[in-house]
Amino acid sequence: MMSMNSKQPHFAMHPSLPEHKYTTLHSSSEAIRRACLQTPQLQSNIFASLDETLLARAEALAAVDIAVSQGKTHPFKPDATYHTMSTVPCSSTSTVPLAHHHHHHHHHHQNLEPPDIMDHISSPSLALMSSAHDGAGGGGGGGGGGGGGGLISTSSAHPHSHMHGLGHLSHQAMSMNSPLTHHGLLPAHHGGSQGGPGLTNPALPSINDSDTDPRELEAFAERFKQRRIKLGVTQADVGSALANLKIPGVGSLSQSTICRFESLTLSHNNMIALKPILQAWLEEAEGAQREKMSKPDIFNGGEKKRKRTSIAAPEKRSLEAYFAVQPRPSSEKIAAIAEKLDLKKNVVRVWFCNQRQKQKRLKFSAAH
DNA sequence: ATGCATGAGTA
DNA sequence: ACTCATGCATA
Repeated sequence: MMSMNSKQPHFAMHPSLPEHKYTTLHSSSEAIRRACLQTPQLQSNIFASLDETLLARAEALAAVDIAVSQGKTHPFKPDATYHTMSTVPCSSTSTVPLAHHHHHHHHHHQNLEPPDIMDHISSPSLALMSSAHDGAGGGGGGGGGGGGGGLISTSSAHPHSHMHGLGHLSHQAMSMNSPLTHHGLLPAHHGGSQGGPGLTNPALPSINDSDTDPRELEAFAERFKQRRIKLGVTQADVGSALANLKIPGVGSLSQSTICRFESLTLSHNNMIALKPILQAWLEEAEGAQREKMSKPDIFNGGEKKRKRTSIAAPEKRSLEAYFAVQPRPSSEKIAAIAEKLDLKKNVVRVWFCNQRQKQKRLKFSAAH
């Protein structure tokens, strides 16, 4: 029994741009795209080492590409972006923001390049390696241990606004920080650097090397999935069941997040933060394998659902090309790209943000 | 299982 | 305006 849940809406407004280029379909292009993503470094390296000559060539290709795409899907652009919302503008449920972290002193400055980068595009050569994770990759043994820990933030879950589960346990740290530990939300103990051993907190599973070890996380994720399935629970069920654990600061999570945890498609820090929670749930569920409830959180007033914007394949290819050249385009650049592709600026901006997130995590996993 | 999106906290 | 954690809507 899989459950789908419909929850709250979001909204978004559009400037009054009647035209857009999102088509609601994209098919094979996604696979291609994904393939590209899987070889991030490779790609970037390739592009990085390109010279102008090559870039010029890429430009031409991209231009053609774009032209073609526009010709095709151009009659008029359907706008798929209506995030319709209704009455409730969705207020963030104030889940108490956990104390966040701080630092992260690395900020790169975007390079600015003068005026025209948008014209050169290179077509991503994809087709290198394909599938990467489609199931969960295998891992190895390992084991983990730890009990439940407390997280942060309070969440009020409720039918109406969105309730997030945990206060975001994020701190934008680099991949080196211990997750929750820093802020003081969790028992913080960081003895210096994170490889440091030393302090185990009696209250929760110590967050030590073993917990932050990618290997360990991978092993746990796999074990978790197996146990979960054995219990006959769906990812969505797990997510909602987390709220029943009543762990301070821990509310429910979505099917997406559970899925991502199992497939290791979360950032390293996020994996570390979620592990204790999921482990606590697992133990609890196994202990009381008799009663479980799925909570029905299905209520829907007349709120409309938001529509997911779908960027057409040609546009995606162009975006990827721009990304290869400049992952962090300036606002102006984004605006220019958006105009060229007939996409809303926000759509383009978000696309770049998401792309960076993906690349980052892929890079990390590739390194470990 | 994933793409596009929101939002909190930061810089 | 970005990063990070997350989610809705979808394939």
